[in-house]
Amino acid sequence: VSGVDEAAPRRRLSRDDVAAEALRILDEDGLPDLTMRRLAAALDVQPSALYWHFASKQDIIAELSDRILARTPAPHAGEDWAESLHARALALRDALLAYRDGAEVVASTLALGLGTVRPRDAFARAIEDAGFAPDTAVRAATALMHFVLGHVSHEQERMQYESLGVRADAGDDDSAPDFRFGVDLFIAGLAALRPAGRD
Amino acid sequence: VSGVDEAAPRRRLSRDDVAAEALRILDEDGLPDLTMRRLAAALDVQPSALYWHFASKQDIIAELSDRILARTPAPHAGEDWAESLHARALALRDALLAYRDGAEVVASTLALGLGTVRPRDAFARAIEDAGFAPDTAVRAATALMHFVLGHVSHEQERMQYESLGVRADAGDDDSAPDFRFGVDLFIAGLAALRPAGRD
DNA sequence: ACCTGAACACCGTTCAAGT
DNA sequence: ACCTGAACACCGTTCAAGT
Repeated sequence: VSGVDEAAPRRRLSRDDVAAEALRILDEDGLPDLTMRRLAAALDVQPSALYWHFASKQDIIAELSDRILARTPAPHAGEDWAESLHARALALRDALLAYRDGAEVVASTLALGLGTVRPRDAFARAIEDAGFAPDTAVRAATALMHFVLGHVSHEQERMQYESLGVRADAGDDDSAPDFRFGVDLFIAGLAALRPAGRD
Repeated sequence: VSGVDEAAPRRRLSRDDVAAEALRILDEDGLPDLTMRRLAAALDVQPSALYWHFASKQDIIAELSDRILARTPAPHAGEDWAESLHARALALRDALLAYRDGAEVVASTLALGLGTVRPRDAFARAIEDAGFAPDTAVRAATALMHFVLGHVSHEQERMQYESLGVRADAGDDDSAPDFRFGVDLFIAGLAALRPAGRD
C-alpha cells in the first residue's frame, strides 16, 4: 500500500486558508451556500476547527468584505471633486460586482459595525473637497454608500434569481446607466447645496 | 370533566390569522425570530399547516411587506413636487420604522420582485411632476428607494444590536436629520438636472 | 497550538395520511 | 378543505478530549 497516494495529510490550516476558501465558495456558489459545514468540508476539516481561526461566521464574512473592498483603486491626483467622486462610486460598484453577492456581504458587515469603512471615508474626502464640513461630508458619504450598496445588492439579487429562472427575465440587463444616473443625481445635489464661495 | 375548559379547539386558521401573527412576532421579536416553527407554535398548529395558507416563508414576508407599506398616506393635493417628494420619503421612513426590521422585510421582498411597488411609483409620479420623462422618473425613484431602504435598514440594525449591547452605543441616536439631509440632497439633484423650461 | 467527535438546539419544506 | 405526523436534509456553535 505504498504506491497509492493515501489521504493527503495537509493539516495546519491557516486563517488565510479559511478566508481564501470562503471567498472561493462565495464567488462560485453564493452567500446562501457559504455555510460553516460546507466551508469545513472544502478544507477537509471538521466544522468546529473553523472556530479556532475565526470567532464566528460573521467574522469570516467581515474578512471577506475587507478583501472585496481591498481592490478599490487609489484616486488620481488633480481630479475635480465631482470627477473623483464619480470615479470612486463606479470603482466601488466594480469591486462589489467582482464577487458574487459582494454587495450583500459588504452591506451586512457595515451594518454590524465590522470591517473597513475606507470607501465611505474616501467618498467623504472627495465631498470635503467640494467645500462641505467634515461631519456633513460623512453624512453625504453615508447616503451615497446606501445608494451604491442598495443598487448593487438589487443588481446581484436579480442576477441570482434570473440564473435560477425564478424571476421573469426582462431581457434588458445593463444597469450601469441607471447606476451612473443615480450617482450624477447625487453629485448634482452636492453641487447645488455646497457652501457658497467655493469653486 | 365538564366544568374545566379543556384545550380550546380554535381551528380553522385563516390566511389573515397567519399574516397577523407573523406581523406580531416580527414586531415583538424581530425577523431572525420569525421562523415557521415559532409562528406555527404561536398559532397552536403544526409547521406544515402554514403551507396550506402560504406557499413559502418568503410569501409570508411579502405579505408583511405589503402590510407595512399599506400605512403610507395619500398625498396632499396642490403640493409642490419637491414638497411632495420630501413628504413621501419621510412618510415611507415612518412606515418602515413602525415595525421592527420593517426596512429589511420590504427590501428583501422588493429584491425578489414580490410585493407592492406603490411607494416607488408614488415617488416616480412626484418626479414626473418635476418635468422628467416617465422612464427617467422611475430610475430616479428607484435610486431614492435604495437610499431610503438602505438608510432605515441601517438604522434598524443598529437599534437591534444596541439593544443587545453588542455595538458600542454612541449615545447620539436621532438619525432623522441625516435622513432629511439625504433626501434634500436628492431633491436638489433633481432640481438641478431637470429639463429646462419647467417650473 | 490546533483539531476531532459528539452533541445541543435549532432550521424550511414535503407529503402521505387523517378528519 | 384543512391539518397532523413524521420525516428529509440541513443549520451555527460549544466543548471536552485528543495529538
